[in-house]
Amino acid sequence: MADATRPPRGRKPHSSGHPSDDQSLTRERIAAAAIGMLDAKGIDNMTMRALAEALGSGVMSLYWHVANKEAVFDLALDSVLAYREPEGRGGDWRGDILHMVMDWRSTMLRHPWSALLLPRRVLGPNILVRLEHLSVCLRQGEVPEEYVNAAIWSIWNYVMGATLTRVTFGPSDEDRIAAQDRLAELGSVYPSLGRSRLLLDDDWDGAFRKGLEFLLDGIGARR
Amino acid sequence: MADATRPPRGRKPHSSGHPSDDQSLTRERIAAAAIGMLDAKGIDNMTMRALAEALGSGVMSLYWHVANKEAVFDLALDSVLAYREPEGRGGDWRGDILHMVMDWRSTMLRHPWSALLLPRRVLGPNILVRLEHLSVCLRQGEVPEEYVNAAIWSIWNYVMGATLTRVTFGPSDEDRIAAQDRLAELGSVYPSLGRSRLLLDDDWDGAFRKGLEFLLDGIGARR
DNA sequence: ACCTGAACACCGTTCAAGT
DNA sequence: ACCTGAACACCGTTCAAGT
Repeated sequence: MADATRPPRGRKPHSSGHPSDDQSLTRERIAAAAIGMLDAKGIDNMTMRALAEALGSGVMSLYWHVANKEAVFDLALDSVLAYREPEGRGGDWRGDILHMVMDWRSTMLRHPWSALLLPRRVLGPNILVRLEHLSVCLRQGEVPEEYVNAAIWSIWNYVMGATLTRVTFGPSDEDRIAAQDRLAELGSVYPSLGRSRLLLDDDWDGAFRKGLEFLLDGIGARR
Repeated sequence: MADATRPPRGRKPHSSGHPSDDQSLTRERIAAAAIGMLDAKGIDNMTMRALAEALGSGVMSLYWHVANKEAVFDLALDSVLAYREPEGRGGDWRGDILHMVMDWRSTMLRHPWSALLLPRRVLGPNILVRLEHLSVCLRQGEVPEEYVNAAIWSIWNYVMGATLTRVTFGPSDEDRIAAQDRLAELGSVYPSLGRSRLLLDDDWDGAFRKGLEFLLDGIGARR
């Protein structure tokens, strides 16, 4: 993927001097407006035209600051994923990972569109900071070198799948009812699923944590 | 004495003669054409107009058989995810799960669009068969009841995240080069990531298996 | 029951032009 | 350097109508 976080034409950061008139378009204003619009209206309603209107500019003005719509997504996505490590990081590699991952998940659930976007356009600097942190913690925990990358990717995969599923499947009442109906006939066709009431279980937070602990246990067992 | 001039236009359920003659639209034909088009041209180029053209019909004819474009996706997705358990299923719960999950992944990688679609539109009958199988295996393995659902979802999440990432991030050379460039500056900003060359590691199959084993180990430890 | 074209209400983006 | 409207090449789907 092209580095869409870089402006298409050279653009100097807002120079000091005169107080910035809040009318002028900047990448920062575009990113902020995009985030607001994505949060409020969802990913499908985030159109370039709507974004321009929210910013009080013509549609095509955006394209001076931004290569295309994907670049807007990248901008919004990256600025939402920032993470700063907490101060008191003692040698507890497992706790540190757990903290970062929990924060990662809740950040994405606060901006549901980010879960849809992240697995499509990887590699923003802020998400790399999280992966770096993961890498450091694993080595601190003395996970053998040959397992470090696999461990990072496994956590990535897990977080990605969990947030995506949570976002698309969880909150809708419509889905809830469909699941109910399905479960009625489920008993005969899917007896084991029916017994555990998998589709009615709505303890998302608990399930997420349990699964993460399966993973960390398996990783920890390699030491 | 049959009317020899009459065109073989009779609509028989199972025509013995000319398969080329069934021009009529069915959900099955629509699903098959959609799968072919998705495989060949990718998800973004699967338009209702193109689909209709491939089927030799008008665009709006599709809407008699199908509610909308999403229904076409659901149809294609479900028919691709079928799974039949292998015959020789001995008491090896771990091996059975591993087999099903590996098949699941390779099926989705054969139809990359399915990885994009599945986490958005859950609950097709064929994918439920896979989840049911998972459920049965876990109980067979005597995983405690309170962990069964979490175990199922954790495997779901893992497979979902892994295939999605593989599909969107993996195959592109463009991405490969971007990762290279990024890694160059990475050494100073992300030392730990740089050391393990995470973004250059292309042993996707190995990483997937390792991660799955972390998970199964963690689950197995609950017994 | 099944199929159709015209038309509507949108998209993202190119382009030539303005300041 | 920054912004703009008009226009292009598309979309999915509604509708009224055909057989």
